[in-house]
Amino acid sequence: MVTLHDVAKFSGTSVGTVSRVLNGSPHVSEVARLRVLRAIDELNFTPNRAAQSLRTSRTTLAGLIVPDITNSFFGALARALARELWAHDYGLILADTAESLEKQTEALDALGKRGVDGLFLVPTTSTRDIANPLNIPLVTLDRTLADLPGVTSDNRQGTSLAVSYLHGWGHRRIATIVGPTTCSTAAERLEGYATTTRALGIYSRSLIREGPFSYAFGKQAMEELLDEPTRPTAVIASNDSQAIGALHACAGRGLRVPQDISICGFDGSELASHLSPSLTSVKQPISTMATHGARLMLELIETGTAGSGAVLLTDLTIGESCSVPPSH
Amino acid sequence: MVTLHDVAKFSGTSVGTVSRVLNGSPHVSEVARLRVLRAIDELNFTPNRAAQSLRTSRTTLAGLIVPDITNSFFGALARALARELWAHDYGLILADTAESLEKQTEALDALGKRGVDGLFLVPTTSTRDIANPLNIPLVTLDRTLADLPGVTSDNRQGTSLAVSYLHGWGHRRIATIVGPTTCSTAAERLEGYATTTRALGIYSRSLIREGPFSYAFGKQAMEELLDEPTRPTAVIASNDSQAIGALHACAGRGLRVPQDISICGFDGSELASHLSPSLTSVKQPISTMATHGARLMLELIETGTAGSGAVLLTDLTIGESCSVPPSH
DNA sequence: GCCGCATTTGGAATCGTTTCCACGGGCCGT
DNA sequence: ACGGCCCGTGGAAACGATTCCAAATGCGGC
Repeated sequence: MVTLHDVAKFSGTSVGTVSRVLNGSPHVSEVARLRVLRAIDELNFTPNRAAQSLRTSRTTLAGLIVPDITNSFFGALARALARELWAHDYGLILADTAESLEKQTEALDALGKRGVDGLFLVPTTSTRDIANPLNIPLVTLDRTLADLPGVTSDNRQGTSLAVSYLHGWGHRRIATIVGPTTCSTAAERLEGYATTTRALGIYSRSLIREGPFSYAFGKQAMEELLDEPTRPTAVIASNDSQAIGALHACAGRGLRVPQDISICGFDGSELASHLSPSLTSVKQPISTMATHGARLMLELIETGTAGSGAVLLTDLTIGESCSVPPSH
Repeated sequence: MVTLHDVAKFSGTSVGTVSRVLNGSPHVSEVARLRVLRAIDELNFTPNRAAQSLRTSRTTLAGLIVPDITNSFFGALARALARELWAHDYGLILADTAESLEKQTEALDALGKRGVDGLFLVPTTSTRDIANPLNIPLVTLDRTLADLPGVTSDNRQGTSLAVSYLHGWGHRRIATIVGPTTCSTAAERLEGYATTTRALGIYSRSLIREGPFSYAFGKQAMEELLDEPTRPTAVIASNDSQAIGALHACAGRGLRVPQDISICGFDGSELASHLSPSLTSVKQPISTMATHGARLMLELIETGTAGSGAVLLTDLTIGESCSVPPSH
């Protein structure tokens, strides 16, 4: 392994000077800088991270804890985040909790002990009993947690958008299938739904179903809704899995989408656009989320001061699954 | 930060002894071991990874390079691998190449420079022009690459299984939509298809379409196949995205699946089982792949000797998308 | 009772970087 | 012309672990 010392010897300078060049210190003459750079190139020198870490107590490593990396939404988030961090010479260590709070705690602890410089967390639930292991910069993504800095979508605005869109088609009985409200995103989506339907005078408690973010629950909830005395003409789900479940529940009852009932998803996954009918869905700005998150984190690491986080506006991806309500 | 020194002082021993306890050296008296353990516990000591790395030149960090982490297949692989490695106290750094060979090379280089102890690679193409950066243990997953040790599914057996299954239903014109054959998995799947159809005497060159592992190509290829003078009665795709594309191409032509045509996927993603009709698909043993891969890697790191890799048998997940061919 | 061997222990060197301190030399102002 | 400054540089200490070497201890055999 070629070290700073070798570079110093080769370039006829000292380790101090080489290090200064490496770190872009201004206190180095142009001629020395060039000789050092040449030597670095010649010897194909790469600084030893372990030694740097030991000296500076920074690892240029961040951790990402997600509840389910097989979900393409989190996959896309991880990809964007990793790319952003690479660009700043940070590595990203992945941990998947499978929606288990216990595993989340373990991951937090393990990553903390490993000495990552910062931790991105998509919390399983929004209850604030997590221990910030070693006072490491912590940034939440997608789902918020207490007063931690984080980047999230404007979930209220998202469902509001969906409600307005459906209302615009003429729907009046708009139901919602919502995720577990222990999770901030689900709670906010429900809130946006409630606020907007109330404002439009079409709110009804009986049109709300709360449960897991899963295909199975989407299906079950949809079946319940279809059993209501006056069935809804449109449904807004809290993610695309639920929406697909709902879609299939309708298919199972012989209902056509969107002729008989309209369905709107949440996430805007690529998958959803490949269904038939393709899903109309509230689309979250995943890569912006990653970019902002990374920026926030780097700021937090470098300066120690918390930027305030961000709430990103969502968009509606128009598919074929929403249309006018059936005439009655 | 509490160090070895502090522990030594607290326990009335020396750094040497503490280190020996930490590393399970046998040359430590029972009484000393207990005092040290007690001190470690009391002071809540955690060894500093950077210092360990510097001294031992091992980072207990591995890298994973995948072509597309938003694909739930690779998501599942990453999750299983991460879990397995955590259990052995290794962290996993994620890199996503978005199927770009250039990004793959960059990632290989960056992870090498970062000093990971080993590298898991799902290569974008199987052409062997990648440079193993610093002679780091390299294990391929899913897709093979030259003579590198790796773990893969038995893709020939997989398609063979699918062909036999469809043949058993009575199908004789069985087509295949295959991934890019620069990729080993696609090449092998094609091979298994060709071998088995030939053995059954139903091979026909005109029933093969090769292209990207994408929804779009699946759809396009299916449309081409449907335009053939004598259309196939069954199709085997090379992954689930292609299969869904094929499904939609059929739907677009008013063909019912499986009454008019049978479709079989490859991967066995959860998504596929949620379609209607649910997809019959060749299922790969993802977590076994991760377990074997991790085992291989750890062996390679500890002993330097390459285990031979493994080829894992696949299974068929029966869905609703395959049935008897239409009577003619 | 003493010598020697085996077992445990303490302490120092080492890994490769960053950073601080001290020194030498050129330049400016008086 | 001389004193003070500032800039560039070399060298050494420090980060916190592992590991080697030598010393100390205890034990059995003669």
